[in-house]
Amino acid sequence: MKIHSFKTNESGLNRFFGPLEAKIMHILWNGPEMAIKDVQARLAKEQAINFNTVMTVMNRLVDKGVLRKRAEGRVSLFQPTQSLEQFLETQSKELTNDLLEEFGPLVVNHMLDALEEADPALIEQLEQKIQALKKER
Amino acid sequence: MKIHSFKTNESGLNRFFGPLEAKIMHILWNGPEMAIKDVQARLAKEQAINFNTVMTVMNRLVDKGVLRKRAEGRVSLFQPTQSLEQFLETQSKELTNDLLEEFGPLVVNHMLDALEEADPALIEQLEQKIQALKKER
DNA sequence: CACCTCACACTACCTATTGTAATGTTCACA
DNA sequence: TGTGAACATTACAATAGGTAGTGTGAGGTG
Repeated sequence: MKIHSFKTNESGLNRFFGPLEAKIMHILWNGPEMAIKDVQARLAKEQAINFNTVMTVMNRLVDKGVLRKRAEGRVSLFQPTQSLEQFLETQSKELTNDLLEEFGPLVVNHMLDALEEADPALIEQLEQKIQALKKER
Repeated sequence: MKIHSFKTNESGLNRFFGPLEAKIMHILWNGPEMAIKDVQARLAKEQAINFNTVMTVMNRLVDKGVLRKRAEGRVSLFQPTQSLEQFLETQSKELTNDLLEEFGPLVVNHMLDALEEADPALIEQLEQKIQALKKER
């Protein structure tokens, strides 16, 4: 199993995960290796939640390859397989490739349109990269 | 209802639609306004398919806003609300905005990395746009 | 006028994904 | 040796999408 959909009507981690999954990933990315009950405790601060619910979802995240499970005596400790940075890097790269593959030149224009209104610094950065690219040839 | 997910493990229209939905949209985008039985006839060339199945899915596409339904006497005629070009334009724009919103500078680099290996013409195009942008300022 | 057919509506079931949680099992330790 | 904590197993609800049976209504034809 893997992540195979990017939700356009959500934001942040919810674009890649269900709401509970996203909360769990958020916790694991902002803390050390944890046992289920630790995660449950964090979640319970906002809203009471059943231990088994957390366990089921965490095991599904293991199946998806985004969490790693390690037995430490009786308890299982969980940890993301990638850092948040790596994860976003991977996802944005995949999405970007998919987009270019699917839409080619179209996205380049959108990209610039968006940049135009957004961030002058990004445009500068873009130009630098282009110059660098041209020199290589 | 609307389209709210982009599938990374599919390609073409299947990135936005289910497999049957995608086939139906493909048919409607490559032909004139059609009745259900017309669409069914096209689909049946490859694989027998129930009339009601086609009807249900087409009505769901109307609910999603991608098809328009028009009564012509007893029969309903269906037609995409947008041309394929418009649809792809809309979708790629939304995705591009989402991506920039979510990942900012990260995607700019991916974009260039991808372009580097892919298409020199796109880079040229990009540079033109940047030059145009700079002059405006 | 009666009836039959066809297009459509309504409803339901199946699979997959995600959230939820009860029940069952195992094993360390008190 | 019995209890509890942690895990496994199982299952149910909701939503999306594919599939299809049954119901309804309106028109044409005998």
